[in-house]
Amino acid sequence: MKPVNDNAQGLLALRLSAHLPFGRSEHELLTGVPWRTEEMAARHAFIREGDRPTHSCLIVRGIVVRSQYGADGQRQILSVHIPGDMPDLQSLHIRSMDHDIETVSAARIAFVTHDDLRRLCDASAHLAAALWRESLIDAALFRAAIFRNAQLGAEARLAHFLCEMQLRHAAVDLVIDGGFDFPMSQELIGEVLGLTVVSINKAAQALRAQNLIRMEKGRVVVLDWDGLVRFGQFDGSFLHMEQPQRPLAAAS
Amino acid sequence: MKPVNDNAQGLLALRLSAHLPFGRSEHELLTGVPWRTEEMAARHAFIREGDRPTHSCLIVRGIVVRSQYGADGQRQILSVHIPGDMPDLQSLHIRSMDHDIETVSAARIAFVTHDDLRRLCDASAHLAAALWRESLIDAALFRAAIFRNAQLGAEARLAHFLCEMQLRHAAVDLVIDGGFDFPMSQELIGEVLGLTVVSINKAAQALRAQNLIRMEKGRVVVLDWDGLVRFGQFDGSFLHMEQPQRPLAAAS
DNA sequence: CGCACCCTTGACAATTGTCAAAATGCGTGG
DNA sequence: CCACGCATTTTGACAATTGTCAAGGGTGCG
Repeated sequence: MKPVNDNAQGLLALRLSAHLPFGRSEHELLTGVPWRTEEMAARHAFIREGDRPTHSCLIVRGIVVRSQYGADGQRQILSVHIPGDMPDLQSLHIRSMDHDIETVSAARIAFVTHDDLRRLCDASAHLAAALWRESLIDAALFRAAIFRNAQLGAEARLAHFLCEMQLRHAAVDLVIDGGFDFPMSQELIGEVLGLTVVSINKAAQALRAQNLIRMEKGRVVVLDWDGLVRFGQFDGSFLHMEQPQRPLAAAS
Repeated sequence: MKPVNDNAQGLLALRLSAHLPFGRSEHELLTGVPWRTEEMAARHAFIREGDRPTHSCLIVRGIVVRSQYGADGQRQILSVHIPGDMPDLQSLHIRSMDHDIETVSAARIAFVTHDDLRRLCDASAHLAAALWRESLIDAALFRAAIFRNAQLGAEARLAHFLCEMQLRHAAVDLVIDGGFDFPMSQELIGEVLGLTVVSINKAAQALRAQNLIRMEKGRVVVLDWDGLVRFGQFDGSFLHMEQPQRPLAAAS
């Protein structure tokens, strides 16, 4: 297991080829695309509702969230994105953004122009399908969120969310010693799960009390994967990974 | 305003060309695809979690919902689909279904093979993009549902949902006399909004009391579009229609 | 040192769920 | 045509969950 690739081409190629392994020509097309990488501060909304982006982005390092605002300013976080994700692929085919995208922690984000992506898709229906698939997985995350927020109580909701995070981090080799770095405050997690800080805090304590997780500032460790899965009624199949439904758990 | 097209090719061509108008060759490709149409009874789950479909479907008549089940059998409806929608386009690129698709009312559903769709996409990157776009709109509906269910109280939630339904029905000319046929029971609406029948019932009464809607069995009429929009904090831009953000309201 | 920011805790309020039962409407068969 | 049964809508009393408000404590950083 090498450390995670922190170069945009590599990350993307790895990701796309995971499900539809492709040939040399596609690989060359992919690595030929120019990326512009940018370092960003925490809490920076770099795409806003109403924007008409000309680029899509790929997260290389850090955490990024999509959010939508209500009439009286309440924020709902629609999804949480980690390295390897392309959270605004949709802007390739939908002109205008219907939500914001912003960093949580400091982050490194790579940008590619829509024109380049379109060239890629025109040149290879195979690559187009792979990118399309990525956007479909994104939709699957949304479905899971709808289920979670509507059907689970506060504690199970948090458990479900942490299961998802653990699995997605594992998929990009970001699970180390049974856990992952996670710079979201409880307040932010509340905005993901549709709960207040207070409820998140109590839920977190409940999960800790049952020895399911450890949750310190900036880091989450899953102590009992099976238990957490059961508790959160988590069924990871919506992530549609070929791989290890089960993250190499076991904390020290 | 003609009556809605009830032929699959026509519906799809209309839908796809709305945003990316395309040429004669694409039109021919599209109309060359063979569809198999099927009449279905109400409450029939014709695609199930775990299935690996070889076809995608288009709703010609009737209402269809996606649903996912929790550990103890509770159902969450993830989205509601009306004529013109292709609710399982994703199965084209994601092998295994992570949810069920079932009819609410009796429905006419048209099926097309994945192979045919893939041929279409290979033949025209333009058509591929149009189909991709459809799946992205689907994702936008999910986002709206996440926002709605987490941020709005019961009454506003119902208002928001009805706004969405009105607009989507309007987009396929299914708004007649200011309303649309809607065979979902309050129980089912509850499963969409993450509320119980009791809450839906009370919310419906509240909206009726304010003269925002009429809601009889099998039919919804929007009496005061602007009021309903305000009440439900509804912003229809997530539907990404070019057209009339405002459905030809006005009931008799 | 002091200021943010975050986590934690407690008392109380508000919303929604649960349970139960009555009322309404619709289709079917007698 | 009417009666019956079934699904759906409606209502009310009560319980449970979560939100709100407020305050205290910890930690890191300038």
